[in-house]
Amino acid sequence: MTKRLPEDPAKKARMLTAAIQLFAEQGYEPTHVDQIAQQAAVSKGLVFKYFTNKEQLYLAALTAANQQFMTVIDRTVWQNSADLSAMIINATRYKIQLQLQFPAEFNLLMTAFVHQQQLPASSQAYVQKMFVANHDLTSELMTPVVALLQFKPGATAADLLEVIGYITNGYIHKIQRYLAAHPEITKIEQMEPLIQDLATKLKLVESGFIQG
Amino acid sequence: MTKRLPEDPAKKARMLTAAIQLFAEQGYEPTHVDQIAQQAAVSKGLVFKYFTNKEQLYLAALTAANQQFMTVIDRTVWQNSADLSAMIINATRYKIQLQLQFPAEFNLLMTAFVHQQQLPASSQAYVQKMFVANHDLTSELMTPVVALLQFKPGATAADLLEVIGYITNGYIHKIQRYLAAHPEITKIEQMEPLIQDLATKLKLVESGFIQG
Amino acid sequence: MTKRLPEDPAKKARMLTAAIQLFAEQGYEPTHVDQIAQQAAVSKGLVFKYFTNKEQLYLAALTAANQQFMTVIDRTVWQNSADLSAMIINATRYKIQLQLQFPAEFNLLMTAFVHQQQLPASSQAYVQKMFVANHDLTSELMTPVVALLQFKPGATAADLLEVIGYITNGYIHKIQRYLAAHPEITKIEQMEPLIQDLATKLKLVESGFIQG
Amino acid sequence: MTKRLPEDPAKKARMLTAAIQLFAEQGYEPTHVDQIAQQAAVSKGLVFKYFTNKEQLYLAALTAANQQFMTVIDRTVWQNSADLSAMIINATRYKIQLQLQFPAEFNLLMTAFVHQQQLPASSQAYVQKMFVANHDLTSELMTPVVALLQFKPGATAADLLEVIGYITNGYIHKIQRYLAAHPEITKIEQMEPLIQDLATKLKLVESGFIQG
DNA sequence: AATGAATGAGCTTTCATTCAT
DNA sequence: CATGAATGAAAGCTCATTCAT
Repeated sequence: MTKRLPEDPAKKARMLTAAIQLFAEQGYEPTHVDQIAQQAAVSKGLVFKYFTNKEQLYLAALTAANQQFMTVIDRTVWQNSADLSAMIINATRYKIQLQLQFPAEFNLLMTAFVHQQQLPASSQAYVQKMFVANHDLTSELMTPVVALLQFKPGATAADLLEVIGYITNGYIHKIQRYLAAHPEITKIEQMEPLIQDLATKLKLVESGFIQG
Repeated sequence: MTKRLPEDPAKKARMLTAAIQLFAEQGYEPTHVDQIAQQAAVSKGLVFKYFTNKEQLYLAALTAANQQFMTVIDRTVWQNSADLSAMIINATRYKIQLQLQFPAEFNLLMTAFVHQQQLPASSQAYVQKMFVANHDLTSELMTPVVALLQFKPGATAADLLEVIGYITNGYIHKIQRYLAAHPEITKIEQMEPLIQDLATKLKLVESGFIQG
Repeated sequence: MTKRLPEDPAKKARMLTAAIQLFAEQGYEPTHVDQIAQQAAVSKGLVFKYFTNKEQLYLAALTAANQQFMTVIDRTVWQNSADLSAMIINATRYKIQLQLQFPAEFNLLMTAFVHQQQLPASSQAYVQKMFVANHDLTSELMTPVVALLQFKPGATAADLLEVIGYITNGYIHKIQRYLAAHPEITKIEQMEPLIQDLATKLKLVESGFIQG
Repeated sequence: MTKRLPEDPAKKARMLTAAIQLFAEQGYEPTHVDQIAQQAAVSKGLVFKYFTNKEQLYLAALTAANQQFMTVIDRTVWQNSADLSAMIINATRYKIQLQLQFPAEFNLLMTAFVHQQQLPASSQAYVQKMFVANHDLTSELMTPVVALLQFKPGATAADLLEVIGYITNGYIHKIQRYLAAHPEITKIEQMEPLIQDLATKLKLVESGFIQG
């Protein structure tokens, strides 16, 4: 009944899952196609049949991880927030959720940027494009909320977005390291203190740290 | 009187310089010991005699790059600053200077963090330690200046330092990308606009972006 | 009445045709069973079902090509010739005709001899036998005509046959190269100059090149 | 004392000898670089260091075999012959000598022509050129002797050269097969009957097989 | 009977490491 | 001490062959 398809989606998924995990854990070069095949419980040959070569497999893993987030992503998290702080907190909480849910995908995307230099130029462009698109999406989602703010003279929405970008980016890395060091954490609630800490800091960035 | 060292310091230095440059440019795996030996104008055998294996060589290059900055570093840049903004600007200007002066060392240290995962656990710890030490140094240098500030209730020096850390870190990456894209830039003056932009942003972080 | 054969003759024929063509064009190793199956519009599995393995397929292709000529061959071409020259010309013209009609089969047989060494000893013997049989047939066909000649003292029919064999063999290769280089040639008439040239040469061999 | 050279001529020679022998015996594809390395008593890696890749190794083997004959070749064999028959016999005797002395080189060159189709186009051109050069040399050597002959009307030197070419070529193959089947033959004298047979045939070609 | 997805042995090639000189 | 020729384990990839469907 289950006709064998030219590409078995279950197998392809297993390969991608294995690729995502191993590339994320070990990086591009130290990960061997053999390993991925073994972890996916398929033969080496099949990996090459489905993905042509190691580089394409890496790119496919990256795309799959990205797609994963793109399909899962809940824009309302950004859109239904009362103010900037609430939005960032929602977004961060959401990102942590994703990180808990899809840790390998998350890690792969986080490290992909630096592995670029090890890929052929053509693939680098592809990775680059993906990251730009992601960044654009985030900006697009945040823009309407920031637009409502009353900025001090000399301050602009763009400035604030850039600064917030640096902070959240740094914070996401912090959280990632934290989660890597505490594998027992499985629920978003356990991360609430960190989230609140970020909230406080962002609030202070909005209103200023310094008296007077 | 001085015991003749079995190691030729000039050759060792050349090896490290070559290693720093090539590891920085290409990453760990794609850099071959052959290349390093050739660029250092020594034999491959000598590289292994001095550094045991490729991994140790990488670690030595990292340490050397770090040392380079540690020796060169001018603490007065941090200490002789009137206020926080001035200090950060001075520090950033100084970092850009270093980046222009020692681009390979700078890039190596910037990418080292992500190459960690490709090293054996023992080496990872070493790299980790180096980064922590660096971070601690920066904090130590900044602490006295931040201590003078009058913080709003709920805000702490540690909070501000952390936030500033994220921002400067993000900004350093931005500058690095900028410099990589504009190799014609050789003087710190040409980077002044970016530095001023960072200053503005940090000022706004101190006092707040939002009206009221 | 006629037992239903488990083998579909049409499919088998397609496989053999494809095998003949591809083996002739590319040689044994560079030709993949995949290609043959695809060109024959059957599945790879069927190829193995019908021919056991690649080597047997090659042998079958060879046999089929040989059979092709054996069935088609018109003995009257040899038998109804007035004299030796006429016979050789008739035979050569006939061979060119076959070459134009069945180029793949022709090329396969021409190259088979040298591909022998790449086959297991048992198959080599088979190929060898086929070539000997072919040679014997040619001799057999020529013998009655040569028997009528009046040989000089010291000359024998066998000598002449052998010499003619070398010449026609060399000439067939020449023609094959010529046809490969001129794919626009499709009619025997276009080859007439070469045939006449061969005739002249054979005539000279019979009567001698040298004055006196 | 024996300084290790960047290319050890003894090793290189061993590799080439092994390559020549194995490529000659087995053909291009069925010969594995592993085998050649083993037979040459060097590591696989060294073969690639010296010859870049398998194809280059094949070409090097071919060139070496060709060179072997070119350096060894004794033109006087052709030049100091009283008449055509004597020349051909001398040349053939000489070729058999070479074949006995360098059987692998001889076989490699004999089979190279047909292995062409298995090589990349660029290498095909190289092989082609080598064969043309060889053919040209033979023609050049024979021309002066043939020029002295008195040809019958309708016969030309070129015709005779071509015919002789076919015959000697066919005969060389015959001899090669004979030697392959009789490995106990090591001296040229043992081949004398075949040589005399060829002489007889060529004489008959000159003067004609047929009475009147 | 027919398919073609799946397998894995085996190939070429690379490069960290060794060691004779 | 210094060299770089030599090594061979291990990588990516191919393709004849198998076998579940």
